Amino acid sequence: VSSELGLDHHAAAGPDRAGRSALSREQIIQAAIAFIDRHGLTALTMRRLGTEVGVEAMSLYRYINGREDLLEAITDHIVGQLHPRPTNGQQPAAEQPIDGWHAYLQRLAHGVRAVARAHPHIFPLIATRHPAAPWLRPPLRSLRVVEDFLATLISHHLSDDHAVQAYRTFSGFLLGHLLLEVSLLGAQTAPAEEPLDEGDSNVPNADQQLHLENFPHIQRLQPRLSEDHATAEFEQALDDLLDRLDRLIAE
Amino acid sequence: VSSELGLDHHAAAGPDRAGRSALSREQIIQAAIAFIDRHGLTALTMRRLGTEVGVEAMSLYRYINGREDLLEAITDHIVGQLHPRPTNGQQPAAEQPIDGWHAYLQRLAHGVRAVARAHPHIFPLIATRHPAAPWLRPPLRSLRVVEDFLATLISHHLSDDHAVQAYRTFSGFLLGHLLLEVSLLGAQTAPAEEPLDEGDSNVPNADQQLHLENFPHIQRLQPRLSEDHATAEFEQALDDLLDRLDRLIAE
DNA sequence: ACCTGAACACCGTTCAAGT
DNA sequence: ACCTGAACACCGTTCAAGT
Repeated sequence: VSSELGLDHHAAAGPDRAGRSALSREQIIQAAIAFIDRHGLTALTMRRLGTEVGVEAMSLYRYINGREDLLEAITDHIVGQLHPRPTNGQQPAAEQPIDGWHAYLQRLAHGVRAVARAHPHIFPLIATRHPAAPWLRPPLRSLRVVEDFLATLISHHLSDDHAVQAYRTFSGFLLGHLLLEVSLLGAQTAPAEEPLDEGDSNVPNADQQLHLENFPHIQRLQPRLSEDHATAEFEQALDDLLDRLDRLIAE
Repeated sequence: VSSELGLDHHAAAGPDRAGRSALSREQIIQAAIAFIDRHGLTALTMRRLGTEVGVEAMSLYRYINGREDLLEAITDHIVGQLHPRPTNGQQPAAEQPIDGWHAYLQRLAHGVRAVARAHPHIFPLIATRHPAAPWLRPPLRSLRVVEDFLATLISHHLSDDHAVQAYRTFSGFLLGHLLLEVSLLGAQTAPAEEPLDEGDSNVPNADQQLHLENFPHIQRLQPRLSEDHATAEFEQALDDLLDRLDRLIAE
């Protein structure tokens, strides 16, 4: 009846009378991200995502070209949160060229790390080749960020070769370190993992004599080996990396 | 009838008259590894693995406690190929204590890297917490290797604290670097990935104006950005790491 | 225009049944 | 002792059909 009155029957967005807003690609992607953050990548299923947004799974295919496309969209969304330079709405463009590329790399590294820790289950997708530049090594899915990286270093008088080598070294360090850090964070939430059966099974679970008493050093140093110094190590490694880059472009 | 004659009706292993040897846990694990190396982790399915070894999927459950158990067995198998010190069957125990821990770490690093490159799809499982020592950070699944690492460094007069810190730094570097290197290698073989549809879809594939012409530096430097220097970078980073460790224990 | 039911070809896993 | 058929509860994805 409302269509007879000329009302916007085909409104693009906006809540229906049940209170939840109309389905949209954007909404689906955000729901998927929230779901992965809570339950891990493998738990994300088209059917579960459907019920999450209040719809049957098949309806998602109006907005998304299948699971692969969804993951790509999620990656782009996450990577879109990266801003190589601070949002220049805050201050006028005073330090726009940035005082030295050290500060730039420092800021970029911390930005990427923040994204990684916010979405540990999703981050591995960021170390994935971009469809428009699959040859990029190491693969950092944000071409925006890579372009800005190169432009910044070159604007600071680095040669093309040095800029490329700096990209290689920097992104290699960053992705490697964060991939490991994130795999630790992710292991907490993800699947059930170990069935932790203790030998009463009929299956010869390999003659695993590997209870801790066989590894005296590990056992003795357990307290120290279980400390988590992720942040300190990251800062330390980042500093070392910047030193290495200094030496690189000086030679 | 053969059982009446007292023949070994229940022979533990050995080919049946069809030519392929009788099923065993070991055989299943090796088939699984070969399959993963060829088709990737996600392609490994209980049913496919069954047909691979010439049996229905359900039969595998006589030997393996489900998919999770299988992956754990695979990891242990791969990790078992690591030998921190050279197999001392070659030479008599002449240089057994090894001439300095630099050489030891060098050898260990190359050994782990060789395993990683041989099984890029499986390697990520090695950066996973061990059931007997889930608190180990970073998580290197071979407690044998970790124990040997600590014992060696301590036998070379490093303090407990320095040994632990060396483990943290060394395994962090190693796992991080190889996780990234392996994700590059794995991306080749794995799933289909990108459906690479080019805009003719009815789904708004996000207004992605990200064809290469928008990233002039990337485009211009493409040849250099696509070079693969994995080995050279690994050696370089390893040398730098050893220097860092030297400075660490000197302070 | 948007959603769904039913269907298809797959999963992992269990269990009673075959030999 | 070892393997299998049938079954169950799940997957992703397609398509004709509903409103």
